[in-house]
Amino acid sequence: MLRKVAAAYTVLNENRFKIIAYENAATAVEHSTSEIKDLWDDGKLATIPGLGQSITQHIDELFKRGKVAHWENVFNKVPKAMFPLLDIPGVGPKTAYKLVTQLKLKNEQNAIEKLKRFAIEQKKTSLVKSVELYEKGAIKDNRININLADRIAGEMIAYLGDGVVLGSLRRRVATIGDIDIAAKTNIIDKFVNYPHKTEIIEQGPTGASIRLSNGRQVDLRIIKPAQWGSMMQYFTGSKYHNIKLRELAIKKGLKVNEYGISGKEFSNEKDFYNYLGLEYIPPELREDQGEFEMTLPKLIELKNVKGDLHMHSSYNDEPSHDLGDNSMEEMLAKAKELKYEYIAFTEHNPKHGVDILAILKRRFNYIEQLKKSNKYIRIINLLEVDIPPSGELNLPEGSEKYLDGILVSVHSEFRLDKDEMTARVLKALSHPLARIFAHPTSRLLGKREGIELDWEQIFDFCKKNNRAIEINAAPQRLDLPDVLVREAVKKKVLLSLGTDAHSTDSLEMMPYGIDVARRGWAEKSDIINCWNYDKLMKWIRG
DNA sequence: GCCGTTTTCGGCCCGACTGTTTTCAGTCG
Repeated sequence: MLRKVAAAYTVLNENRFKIIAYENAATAVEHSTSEIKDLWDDGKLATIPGLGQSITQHIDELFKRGKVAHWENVFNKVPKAMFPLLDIPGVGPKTAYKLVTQLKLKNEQNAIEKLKRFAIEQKKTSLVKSVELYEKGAIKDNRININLADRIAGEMIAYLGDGVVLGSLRRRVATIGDIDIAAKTNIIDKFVNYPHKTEIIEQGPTGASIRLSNGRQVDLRIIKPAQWGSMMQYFTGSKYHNIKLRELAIKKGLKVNEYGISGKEFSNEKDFYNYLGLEYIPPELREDQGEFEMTLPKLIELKNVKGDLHMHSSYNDEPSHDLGDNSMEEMLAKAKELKYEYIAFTEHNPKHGVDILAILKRRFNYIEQLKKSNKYIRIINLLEVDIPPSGELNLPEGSEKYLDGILVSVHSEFRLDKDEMTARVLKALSHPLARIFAHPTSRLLGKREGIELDWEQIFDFCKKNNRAIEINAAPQRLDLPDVLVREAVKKKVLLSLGTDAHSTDSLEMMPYGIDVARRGWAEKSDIINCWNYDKLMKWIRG
C-alpha cells in the first residue's frame, strides 16, 4: 500500500521528498522484525523509524476500517491498471502511467497481457524483453541460498584467477540475488567467455554482466587499485548504509561517491571509513541498523566456537524423524578434524508407541562407552524433541537419567496463530530438561515461511529461565534469522550454534551460523558454544 | 512526510544507463 501511494504520488507530481518518505516507510515495514499488525496491536507502530505521525495514523485507520480514506483518494486520481505494470523491470510509475493512458488500459487483470501484445506489434523490443523477463519471474523472489551463491562465486573466481565478492554476498545475507565480483586485472574477455554462460547481458570497458545456465546473473567490475577502497565500499552496500554514510559526509562538508571522498581516492576500505571519522565497519553490519551511531561489537569469529551443539548420527533410537547418514564414531572423527573441544549428539526423540525409556537407556550406555573409547572430543548427550501443538513433550518420567538435556523444536502444525504458537513453545521450554530452542522459526528459505511467535515473550522467558536460542547454521534454515538474533543480543538472551548436520560433511556448515550471528551483532560472550566444556556442562545441568 | 548531539525549520545520496516527443526524465542499484 505504501509503495502504491508513492507510485501514485509520483504520477501526480507530488513533492519528491514526500514520495521518498513513503518509500522509506515501505522499506521500514518490510525490514521490521515484527509484523506491523502486531506492533499496531501493542501500540508500538511509531517506534519504527520512518513511520511518522501521518503515516502511523493512516495505518491505524487501515487496521481499524480496512482502508484509508486519504489513500483511496490518491489511488482514485490515477488509473488502477498502472499498478501491476510496476513489477516489470524498467517500468516505473511515470512509464506505467504513460503506457496505461496510451493503451487505454481499463482494468488491472489483463494489463500486462495487453501491454505485451502492444509491445510486440509496435516492435518495442526492449519493452518486450522486459515483459518476458517479468514473465520468467526474474523480478522478485528469485533469490538463492547463500551456500549456492558461494559455490557459484567460488567457481567463477577460480576460473578467472582473480576477484573478490561484493554486494549482499559479501555482507553474508541469507539469500542472494545477483552475484557481484570485483577484480583488479582486466579479465572481462575471459569473464564473458565463461563456459557456463548463456547470455552476455552487457559488456563495457569497466565491467560486464552475464547470465549463467542456472539462471543466475553475475556482474564483474574491474576496479583501479587506487580506487579499490571506495569502490569496494560502494558496491558492498547496503543501499541504506551508503545513503546514511553520504548524509554523514555531507554534514562534515564532504562528498562521497564510488570514486572517493571529495576527490580523494582510497586504495582500501579502512582508510575510507577512517577519513570520515568512522572506524572500519564489518560488511555484515552495513545495513543502517545503528552501525554509525553505536559502539561496534567485537563480532564472534569461527575460531571462537568450541563445539557443535546440534547434529544427527545414524544411531537408531527409533526416532519420529530422519536419522543421520554417519555413525557417532564418524561424526566424532570429523569433529576432531574441525578441532572442536566437544560435540552434542541430538538425535530426534523416539516415536510414539515404543519403549522410550529402554531406548534412551540403550543410547545412554552406547554414548558412555563412546566417551571411554574416544580421548579427544567431549560428548554431550542431548536429544532433539518435537514440540507437538499441545506443547506436551513425548518424554516419559525418568528420561532425565539418560540425558544431559534436550533441544526442543517445531516440526509440524506450522500454522497455529501467534498466541497458540507462543503458548505451545513456552510450554515446551518449561520442561525441566529443555535447554535450547532449536531452529526457532522452523523456516526453510525459499520454501516455507517461519512460524509466528511473540518474540518478546520468548526472549524474556529464555532470559529469565536460562534457556538458549539456537542459530541453526544449515544454509536452508539460518534460523534464528539475523534480525531476531539482533533482538536477542540486545536482550542478552543466550544463543547456541548448531549445524543440524545429518552427515559428516554438513558439520562444515558452521561458518554460515557465524555469518548470521555476526549480522545479529553477536559477540562470543553471547554464544554458549564459545564456553569451555566445564562451563557449558554446568549450564546444561542447571 | 520524516527527522534532529549545530536544526522543530529546512534539509532530504549519488551516479550510470537508457532511450529518444534529443539533452534530460525516468529507472535502477
